[in-house]
Amino acid sequence: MNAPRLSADARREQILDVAIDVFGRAGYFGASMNDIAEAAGVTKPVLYQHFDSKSDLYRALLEEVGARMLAAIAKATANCHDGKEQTELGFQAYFRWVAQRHDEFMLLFGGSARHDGEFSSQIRQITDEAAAAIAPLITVDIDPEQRQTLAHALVGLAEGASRRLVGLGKDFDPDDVARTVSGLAWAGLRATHRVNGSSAGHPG
Amino acid sequence: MNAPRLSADARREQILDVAIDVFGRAGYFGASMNDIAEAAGVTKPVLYQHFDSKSDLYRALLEEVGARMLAAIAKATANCHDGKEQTELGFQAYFRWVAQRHDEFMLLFGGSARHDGEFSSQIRQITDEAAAAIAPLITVDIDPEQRQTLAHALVGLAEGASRRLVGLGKDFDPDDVARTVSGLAWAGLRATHRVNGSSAGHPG
DNA sequence: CCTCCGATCTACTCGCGGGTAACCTTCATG
DNA sequence: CATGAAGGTTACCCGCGAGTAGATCGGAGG
Repeated sequence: MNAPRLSADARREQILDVAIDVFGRAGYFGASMNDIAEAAGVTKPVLYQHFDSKSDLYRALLEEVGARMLAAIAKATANCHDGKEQTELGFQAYFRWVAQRHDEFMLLFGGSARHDGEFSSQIRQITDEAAAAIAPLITVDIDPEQRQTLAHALVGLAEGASRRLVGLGKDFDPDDVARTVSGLAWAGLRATHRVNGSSAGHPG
Repeated sequence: MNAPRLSADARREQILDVAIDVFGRAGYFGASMNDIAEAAGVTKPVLYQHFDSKSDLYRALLEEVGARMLAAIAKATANCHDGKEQTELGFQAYFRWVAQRHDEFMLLFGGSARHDGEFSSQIRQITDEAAAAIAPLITVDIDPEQRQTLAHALVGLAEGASRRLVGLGKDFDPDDVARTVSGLAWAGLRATHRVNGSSAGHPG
């Protein structure tokens, strides 16, 4: 009555979908394979036909979700003219993603993955990539290490705002939030340019 | 041979100390009570003489560590004259705490606690308090909800920077980092004042 | 209608880890 | 040197959840 016998590929996709939700809510350790199977309307062995292990499934999820988020940001900032626009559109794309995919946000940044060495490197890879997109907006006069740290700080900026908004439970206007947060971020980024005064010369 | 029979109070303190380290490294689920007992040089039942359960122990840790961090920041910013100084000294106290207590940082922000409803509210309480200290630095012209979100974003700013620094493994100069990050933060905070132009009137 | 194959389920194994009952050890004290 | 209380240990119970072996179902092709 529930699962009308899907093809292997379709079942795999469905499991991934459902697992994002379940893991997103309960975390890696809080959700059992049985929970996920039940939520998908099947039984455990079906999961193991598509994924070698619980951690394998989780890895796949992190990869897919991380790629989706980064792609959304990359696409939005693809043809930006200046740093300000890139900052605004980047944050906008990010908060839109959070707003419509609470579960995906929780999966990546809910924290379940952060510890386990196995997953933490995967999460780090994602945040590293996000930071790499931000780093060029910071003055070159600064020590590269500090620049990286600042870039990661700005990733945290978005994460901190999102955590609160998602935690509140109710929906929010991502564009509103993006305007406010990116306003703060861009002002901060420009301040890093004061040293060599390059902030005055932006085109557009 | 190792643990020369401590008094109950001393043992309790030692367990807390050791548990910060073990949980900080492995996370709540990654560390077993046996691990902690072994690290403390005792056996499991001793833990249960001092704490009702694993979660009880963890709760106690979060409380102690959270209070310690907030107290450090509060003390540093107790007699500040203006927002800029408060921002600088607050971040400085925070990054000093991170620099000398990697394990405590990992315990609070490593992510283990973030999911489990039981602990997540405790973590949230801590970040809420930190955000409450930041919120007054943001213009009153903004919607209170947005102000709260911005405050939490700035908490995330510090967290994001710390996560990278701690993740690198090597030591860092907290005052250096604090200068850079608080510079960005303060510039961002001032930008929120542009709306009503109140940024010009600061004393000092 | 048979049959074969892939999707699915029932019904297990098994180890890990939280938690505990009962016993041992050390030492201050009369 | 008895004694008892506080600190500690050994050796266990037990449930949960990851992972699996083997039976069952259901539809496409002969």
